[in-house]
Amino acid sequence: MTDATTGSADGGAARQPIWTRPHRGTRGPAPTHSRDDIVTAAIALADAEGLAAVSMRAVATTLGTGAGSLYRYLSSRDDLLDLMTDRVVGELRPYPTADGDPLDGMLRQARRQLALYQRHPWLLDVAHRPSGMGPETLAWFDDCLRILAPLRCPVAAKFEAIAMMTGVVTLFARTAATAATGLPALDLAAYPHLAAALAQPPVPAPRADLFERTLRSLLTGLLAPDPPTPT
Amino acid sequence: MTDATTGSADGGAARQPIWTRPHRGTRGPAPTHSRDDIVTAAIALADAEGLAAVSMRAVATTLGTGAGSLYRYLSSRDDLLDLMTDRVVGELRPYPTADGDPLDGMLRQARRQLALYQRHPWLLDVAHRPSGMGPETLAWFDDCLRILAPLRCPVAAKFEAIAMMTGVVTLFARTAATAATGLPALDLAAYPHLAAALAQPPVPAPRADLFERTLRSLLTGLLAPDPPTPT
DNA sequence: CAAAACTGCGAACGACGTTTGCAGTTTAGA
DNA sequence: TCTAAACTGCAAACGTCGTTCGCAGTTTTG
Repeated sequence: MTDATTGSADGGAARQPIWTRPHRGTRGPAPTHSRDDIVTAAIALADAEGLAAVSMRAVATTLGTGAGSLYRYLSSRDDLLDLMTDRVVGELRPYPTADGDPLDGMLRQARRQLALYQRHPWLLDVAHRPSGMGPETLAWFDDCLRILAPLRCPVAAKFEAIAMMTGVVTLFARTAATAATGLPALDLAAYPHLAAALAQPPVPAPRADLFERTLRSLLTGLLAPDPPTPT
Repeated sequence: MTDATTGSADGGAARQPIWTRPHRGTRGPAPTHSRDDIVTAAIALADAEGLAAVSMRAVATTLGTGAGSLYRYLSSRDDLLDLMTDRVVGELRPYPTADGDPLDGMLRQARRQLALYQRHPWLLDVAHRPSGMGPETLAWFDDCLRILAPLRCPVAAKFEAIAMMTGVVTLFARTAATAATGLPALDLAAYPHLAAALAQPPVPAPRADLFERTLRSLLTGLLAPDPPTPT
């Protein structure tokens, strides 16, 4: 048997990432489905019922086929997750040719990123896998670098700033998703400061501009034109 | 059959968190193992081979028993993960009675937290579940509030700051763990700014003090005594 | 001393990701 | 044109997982 996702001319080389693997060869009947079909169905499932509902069997059932058939198009579930991620990152397009303060531009990126995470909460469960970035993710990264281009600071600092910004966005997306998972039913006698803090206000409502302020202070600190390195 | 982890006098009430559930009743033979034994074995397994290696069967085998037997002590694998997490959070003790700048105190907490994440990398895979905080986690939280006590700012701001600090620590722990997962084998022609950035320095080595600077700017911004709210 | 409440244990259940074998279909090359 | 290679879908199976269940034995309760 052969596997369409392995790549025809690939003997024993290391597994290539899904992005560069060909869809199929030239022979044989026309496939009933496509990678894009499968990814679309999987995303719909994840949006509706969470990432745990995205099982090979469930996706296949949505498409009216069997679980094993999906392996004609993908080589693993991780591949599917990679494709799903990159697909929805594509929703961050179009990238407006913003001319203005780089910091404002980055905040715009962050806001759109946060909206994306709220539109597809399963991204939080998928983002932390050490997987190669797909073309859309690379394009987004590239756009961030374009925004930061006017800044005269080390490239390493820009990479760090983008990574940290994405991280902070996921933090906000996560705390927004699991808002107030509940304080414990333990007795608070052992935690005096916590008890005092909880007795004070009825609800610790987050301030509205926290997102912007956090990111602004973070990026300002990371993108200083000259690393301070004192002494 | 009965289940020791359900709680004897619990009829149909909602499932209590593991922390408040009794270990066992008074009748019957003395148990061969204990919750602590199981947690210790599971942590050792996770430290050595990662969280994926912590299966009920593997933990049970380590203890010389069968997978089903663990359910005499725990009601689910999630319970085990909760217990593991809280146990290692206990390694953050003792909390020194530091008298000094609250910001310095928080940075100290962050450093110890980062060290904990590097000692138990599987914490990164377990931390983002919406699960109740255990007693050790609550104690740590309480200590953060103690450190922040001298600050005269809204309690909500303190909660936010602690949460964000923890989040940033996980970000650094994660990027340190998956350091340089590799740039893609795609052609970079479609990403001009990325290509330009990569052509510039051979290696984008992170600056050493990034952790401290990031947290300092973040906490300073979040813990301002008066929210700036302009206009 | 019987009943209740516990113990360990092994088998089983259902779901999962993935592999495999097979029958049928399309193309490539002689 | 015809054979062989390369593909197609599909159902069954494999191994692993978390979890449940039933049973035999042990200890406490009243």
